[in-house]
Parts: sequence; structure tokens; C-alpha cells
Amino acid sequence: MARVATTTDAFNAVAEPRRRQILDVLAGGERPVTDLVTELGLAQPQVSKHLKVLREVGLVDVREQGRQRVYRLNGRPLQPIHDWVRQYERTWNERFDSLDELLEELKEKEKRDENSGE
Amino acid sequence: MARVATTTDAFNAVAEPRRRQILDVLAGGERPVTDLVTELGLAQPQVSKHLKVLREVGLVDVREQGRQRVYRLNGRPLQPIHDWVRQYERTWNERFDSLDELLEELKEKEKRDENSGE
DNA sequence: TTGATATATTCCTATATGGGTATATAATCC
DNA sequence: GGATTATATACCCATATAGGAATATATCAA
Repeated sequence: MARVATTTDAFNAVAEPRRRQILDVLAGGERPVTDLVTELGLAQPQVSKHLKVLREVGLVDVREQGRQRVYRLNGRPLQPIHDWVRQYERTWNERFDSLDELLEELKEKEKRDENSGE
Repeated sequence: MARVATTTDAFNAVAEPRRRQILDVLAGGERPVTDLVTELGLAQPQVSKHLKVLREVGLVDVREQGRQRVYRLNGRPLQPIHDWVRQYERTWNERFDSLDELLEELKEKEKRDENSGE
């Protein structure tokens, strides 16, 4: 098998830097494709193809307006990424003071002790 | 060109679900490869290859212990992902009450107005 | 109708990948 | 030393990219 499809989930869709750029632009408000083309300095077909991927994972919505397709950001599919990464925040952040994180720490220690006794 | 290399950054390394699984296990404390093999139910060479990718982006560190290689999580490379995704939190979260986010909102509106007048 | 503009789709190609399998390497035990 | 255990690497293969280029499709303008 090859790599997981880019359209599998937001994790994969967003791994491509161009697609993150597109979302970053759309974060500033909805845009027709041509705007994205000029702002990204990418060829039009490539932009359309990236938009297709983003559409398939639900990260953007389209609205037809004359001959233009206006794309709008929909961040919801990013939430699973946020949730997953957030669990690791304490691994790079010194301060972990909430009760929640303290409990996480304890669970970690438990598992570590279990494991070292083999 | 093909897809961006998995070893380019944490975004790409972590897009593969198996590698997220590995990190999830390592979040419970450092582990030798064999433990990961049994916990993931994956073949040993595959695990080693995934670990190599994770090593190359700095998401894990290794420590030699006899004939074992004990892998340990290093979450720091995840921070850019966290930072990027966090900017989109308001797109799925109803409550955005901080001044910071309010300013973001205003900037957004500005750009949107600029854009609609064309 | 003809032409121009906006966007999507198709075809091409090079490339990296992920799993499978076999093997290399190294440490440990007898 | 020889056997076993732990891990990494090499090789093969099917596959899905991402960009490039050309073209299809649709809408608007004159």
C-alpha cells in the first residue's frame, strides 16, 4: 500500500503546505479561486486541485456566484487535530498546573512503573 | 513532484495514523521497539521504519540499553501544529471572548469588506 | 454568435511511501 | 564459538500523489 490518501482526513489534507496557505488566506474571508491563484502564486489547475482535496475533507465550502466559485473556510474538521495535539502540550510546555494535567501525569507515571518492572 | 516527504516536518510525520499510535503509546512512558510491536500489532520492520521517520523529525529520542533501543517521546516538534491549528479554534468554537480573538475577528471583517468591493 | 473569463478535469510523469519479506547487525546467553 | 534475541536495513511492488500542460465547461460581454 502507498501513503494514506490526502482526502482521508484533515491530518492528511493539511500536511501539504500549499493547502495550509489556502486556508490561511481563507481565514481572512471568503475568496474566489482567482484571488487564491494570485495570492499563492500557483497555477490555477493546481489551486483547483488543492481546493478539491479541502472540499472532500470538509475544510472549505463553495458558493457559486456567476462564473466564480467563492470558497469559504470551515475549520471544524481541524478540531480532531487540535484535540490530539493538545494532549501533548505538556511535553513542550513547562507549566502544567491544572488538575486535569496533573491526573494525566499520574496515569503516565503508573504506566511507566508497570513497564519498567519486566 | 510527488507528495511532500513524511520527514519534512511533524505535520507530515503525524499524518500517518500508525505514527500517531506510536506517539500515543510513548506518551505513557518510554518503550523498547518490541513493546511497540506487540502493542500496535504491526510487523517489526514497519515499526522500525515508522520510528525512523519520527526520529528524523525529532518526535522521538532513542536510548540504547543492551540490545534494546528504548524510544522516548519528544513532543516539541508538535508545537507548530498546535500553534497553527489553534488560530482556527474560533471557527468551530462558539465562545471567543478574549480581546485577542476579537481583534482577529475585526481584521477578518476588514479583509472581507475589502474583498467584496471589487 | 463570438470571444473572453473563471474554474474544473484529464492526461502525463517522477517520486516517495507503506507494507511484505528477507537479511544484516549487534548484543546476549550457553 | 554457536544460538538466540532485538533492531535496522534492503529490496520489491502497488499506489497516490503534485505539478505541468492541455482541454472541457460554463458564464458573461459585445
